[in-house]
Amino acid sequence: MGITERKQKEKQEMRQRILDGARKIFLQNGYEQTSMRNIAAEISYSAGVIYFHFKDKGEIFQELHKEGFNLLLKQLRVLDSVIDPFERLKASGRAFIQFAQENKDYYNLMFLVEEPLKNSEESGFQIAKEAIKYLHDLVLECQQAGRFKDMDPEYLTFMILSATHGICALFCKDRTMSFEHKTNKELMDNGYACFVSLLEKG
Amino acid sequence: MGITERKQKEKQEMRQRILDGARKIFLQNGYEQTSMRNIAAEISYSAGVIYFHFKDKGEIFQELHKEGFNLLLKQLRVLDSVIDPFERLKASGRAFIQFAQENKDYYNLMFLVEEPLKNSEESGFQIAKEAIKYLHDLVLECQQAGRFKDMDPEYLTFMILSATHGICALFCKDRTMSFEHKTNKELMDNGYACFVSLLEKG
DNA sequence: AAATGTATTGAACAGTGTTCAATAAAACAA
DNA sequence: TTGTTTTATTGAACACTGTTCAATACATTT
Repeated sequence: MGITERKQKEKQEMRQRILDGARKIFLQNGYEQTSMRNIAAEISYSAGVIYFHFKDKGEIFQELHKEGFNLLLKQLRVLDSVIDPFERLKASGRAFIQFAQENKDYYNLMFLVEEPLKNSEESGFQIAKEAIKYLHDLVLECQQAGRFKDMDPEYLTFMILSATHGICALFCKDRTMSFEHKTNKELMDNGYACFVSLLEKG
Repeated sequence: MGITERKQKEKQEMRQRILDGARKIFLQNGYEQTSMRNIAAEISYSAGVIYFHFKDKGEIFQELHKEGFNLLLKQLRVLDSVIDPFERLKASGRAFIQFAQENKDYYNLMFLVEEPLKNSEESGFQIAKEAIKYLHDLVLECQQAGRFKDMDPEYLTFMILSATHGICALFCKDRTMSFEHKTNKELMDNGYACFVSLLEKG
């Protein structure tokens, strides 16, 4: 079965080619401003063929959504070497914010676009749950180490994510100009440091 | 000049009529899913006439954006009667979150849509700055009352807004389902309470 | 060489924001 | 009352969007 095998590989390659084109345009112009014809032109195919390989624009979105989470999780896993859970928690937040700074459009795709979550309970949703679990486990470890006593770990996890996400969301949707600051990076980093100093007292 | 006066009033009324139709559809279907033809149909006019009264879709957006901030500021001003600044700060956050819960689509317009901020330095941007100033002054008052010693008020303001906004942003973009909770309201309220308990230690 | 299945195209559909000539309506001038 | 100018409104058109689908080209199997 050498031929059907190659066929499958070619099909997979075409899927990847579309995804590569889509990623480029998506991350250049944002989700809404990217058209199927743009993607098709980028890879020098007709627009119609995309629908042979993907159900619709939403499925391409989901794929890149997943990609983004894998990239984020990869960057977070580097911190596994940090032994103290609270130190790892603090560093994870910094890494999270850095991810948003360096991958603004991935971040938009992952956390700020409406689209995807109608057909939830799916794989593209599963990876997000995995990322939350990462944070949740970290919080539990901190509590086992004596931190955050008498706090509900579920709500605490949600709150920590919210605070960090809030910083990134204001940045990604250009809502930082009401603050007097030199650079966005400075505002975000110092804002997060401010949050960390609160955490340290808890 | 009775006639030109009435004319002006009629023009203003037409502007308002368009705005009312736009608000209804915007807050029903969201910004991107609302078309000029939808708005026109809602008020039983042709689509073209909107462009006689508004530059483009973005200007309508800006108007509703401003409306949203006025509504928010009105709800916040109720808390002026709370004397203790820290209590007022905590209540402001609760009011902010409640506003997001009850006006999800206004909130989206105000904090989560790309559109408007290209032509910044304008009135639609000014009102946002006013809201930030409200929070900033509150933070300064807290510091004068002995709270948040040795913290930069600028970054602290940004952080508090971020944390609160993060809660609302996750809610408004339907990113709460990774958490095990009964209702969104419960998750948000308890998440915010969690943040407040941190603030109290600072 | 013929038949089958798979991949690709390009036209078409119904929708979008926006523009603009034509027109209707109202206000002003004679 | 006429005619003229301003102002408001329409509806057609343009270039775009996501998506579907008959026609077609290609590769593989018979």
